[in-house]
Amino acid sequence: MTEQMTPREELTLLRPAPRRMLADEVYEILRESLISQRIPPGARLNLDRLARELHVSNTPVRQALSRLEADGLVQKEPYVGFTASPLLDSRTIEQLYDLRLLIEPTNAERAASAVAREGVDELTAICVGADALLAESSAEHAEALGAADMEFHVSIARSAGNDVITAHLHEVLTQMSRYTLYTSDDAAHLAWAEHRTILDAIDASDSGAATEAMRQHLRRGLHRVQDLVN
Amino acid sequence: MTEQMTPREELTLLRPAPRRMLADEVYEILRESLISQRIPPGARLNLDRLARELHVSNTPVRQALSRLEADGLVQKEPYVGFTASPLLDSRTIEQLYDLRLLIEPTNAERAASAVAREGVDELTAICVGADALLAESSAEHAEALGAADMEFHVSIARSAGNDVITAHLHEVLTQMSRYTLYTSDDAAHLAWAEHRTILDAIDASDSGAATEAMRQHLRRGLHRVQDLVN
DNA sequence: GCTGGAAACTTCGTACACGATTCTGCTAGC
DNA sequence: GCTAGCAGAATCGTGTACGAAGTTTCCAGC
Repeated sequence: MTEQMTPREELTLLRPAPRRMLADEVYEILRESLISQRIPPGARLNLDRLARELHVSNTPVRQALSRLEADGLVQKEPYVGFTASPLLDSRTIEQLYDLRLLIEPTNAERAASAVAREGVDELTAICVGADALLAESSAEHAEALGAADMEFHVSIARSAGNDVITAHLHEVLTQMSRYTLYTSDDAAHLAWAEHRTILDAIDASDSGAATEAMRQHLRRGLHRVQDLVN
Repeated sequence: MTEQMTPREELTLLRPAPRRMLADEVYEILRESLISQRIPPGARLNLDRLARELHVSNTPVRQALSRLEADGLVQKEPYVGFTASPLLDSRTIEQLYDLRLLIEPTNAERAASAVAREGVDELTAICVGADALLAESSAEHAEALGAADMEFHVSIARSAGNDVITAHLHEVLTQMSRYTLYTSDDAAHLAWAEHRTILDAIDASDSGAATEAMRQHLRRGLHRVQDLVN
């Protein structure tokens, strides 16, 4: 094998399978539009219009919408079309937090027990980044803060070492992602203070404290969201 | 509003949205073929050939395969194609059971605490049906027993009253569905005896016993699957 | 004001063109 | 003679365009 290779081959080696299709691009665009509510909940999604606006055919749009349906961000009715999922009702929000309370305290406990240094570094980086955004304006960076929140919790799940749980938590957080709750300045600062508490407990390898900190964070988060909804 | 309505409207009321599309049919067929391993793990799924065999065009097949990818039953590589997901490795199986241990004991506890009669009736019906199959031949009805197993656990989740958790458990069980483990006669009888223990505890509203019975059932189930894999 | 039905619109399915990938077979070099 | 490398062809997935099927809307008629 020669050491010299074409640029194409180099790229192939560097990125094992990130060959993006058109549908992937459409998916990303629509996903962001839905989470940011630039496409409002309940809005009907016309296939042809989306295709025209994005300068593609309807097949990639259909594929993207199917994936978004699996994510729970859009709903489909056969022969009628897709609509942006309505905002979650208070009952569903409770149920989502209920599930999170079953798995995330254990994630925190295991992350605290784990020896991996890199996990703590990643969490620290996320918190530092969020603090920088908070120092400016939580309202302006609501979207970025929401993404950072998701990363924080997913990162803990990764540190806990169970990929299946990580994937399912990712799904749950995706469904909740429109409730960034960082529209309120108070809520944003409170939430990230609680994140810091969790991080400190994990850093100190205090699994008991990590568990309890996560449990409290989730309970308080539920109350914050409920205050917003009602 | 008149009491008289057309047959069409009656049907619409009876079935809220079961307007089946071609893609749904294809999905069902492929899903069953994959779970039963009539399509073996790792097999490449040719789009055109499937379309020809099922007498449809490739669009419905593509849609069905996309949904199956979300279920984890097939994997896709862009510009290459779909392949039936390989059999789960021992580590992933452990992780799946790990997640089940986080949520299912609580499901059993809540189902036992719930007052709903119908939940217990449904569970009883499932167990009676399974016993009938077991009395004949567990090997011959391996597929039906696997489906009944899934229904049993999902039914408990429903009784526990959290739809979000029920949906996620359904996903987890789908991924495990190729490990029906009812190929072994012993394992089948053991598993359904444990199911009966759980049912009895729920029927007696003994939430502590239900929790513990579920926990033991899952631990033993993991060992049975591991014995099969190794 | 209500019912019935037709037109308009949208989605669903088919057929085909394009492009990427993979396989085959040939050639060059050892 | 054998292997590595490369070019061409066949294969298969992706995207486009169009026709078929179903739903919604609107208007005429009662």
